[in-house]
Amino acid sequence: MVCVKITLHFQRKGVIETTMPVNNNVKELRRQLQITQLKMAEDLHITRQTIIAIEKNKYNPSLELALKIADYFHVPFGEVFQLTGEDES
Amino acid sequence: MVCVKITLHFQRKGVIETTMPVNNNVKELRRQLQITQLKMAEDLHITRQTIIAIEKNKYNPSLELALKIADYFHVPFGEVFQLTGEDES
DNA sequence: GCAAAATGTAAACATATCTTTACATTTTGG
DNA sequence: CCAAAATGTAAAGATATGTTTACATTTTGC
Repeated sequence: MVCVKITLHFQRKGVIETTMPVNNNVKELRRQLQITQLKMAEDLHITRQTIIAIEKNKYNPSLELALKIADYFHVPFGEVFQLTGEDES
Repeated sequence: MVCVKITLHFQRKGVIETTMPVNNNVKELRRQLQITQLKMAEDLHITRQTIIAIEKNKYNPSLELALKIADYFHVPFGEVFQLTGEDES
């Protein structure tokens, strides 16, 4: 037996800027390394849209992607991602 | 105008054990502190199901929850979550 | 100042994360 | 041993994350 769900979704609106509980320094770190969004996306095997969304705080990366990003920049995790209201200790 | 999507979803089967690219030490750290799943869930304002799913590697926590969990245990992020094939340096 | 490169917007689609509810099984302590 | 506590399974619903495609706008370099 195959089980199926049917859902109605209201679409994410590009305009909405939600205040994220997670800060990230992806844009700054990427610029320090003089890397374009396109190159970074290709290196990480994701799309440029995902980089944009993260840099513009449309949404947070998954845990897996976040770990790969910190690795990519060769910095400790806390230097890239922090809960808002926290220092990177 | 309201935009709506209709999707068919194949449901996640509880049985399936996907090999996650992310390791976590939530169960070990929780046990070291002698904390039950229920107390931890309440403290973090999530459900016990979510704790179970993470401990049993059904799925990874979101980045936000992962950061909160590391905070909760008072340990560096890398001591709780690592990419598979990586040490916690 | 112009073309190319880089960055941004939009929207639909696909999948992953998290909740809720309801039981079932295992572990713990008296 | 037995009840209570802790842990586990299951499944459907809701929302967040990530991809794809197609353009629009801004920045860079010559």
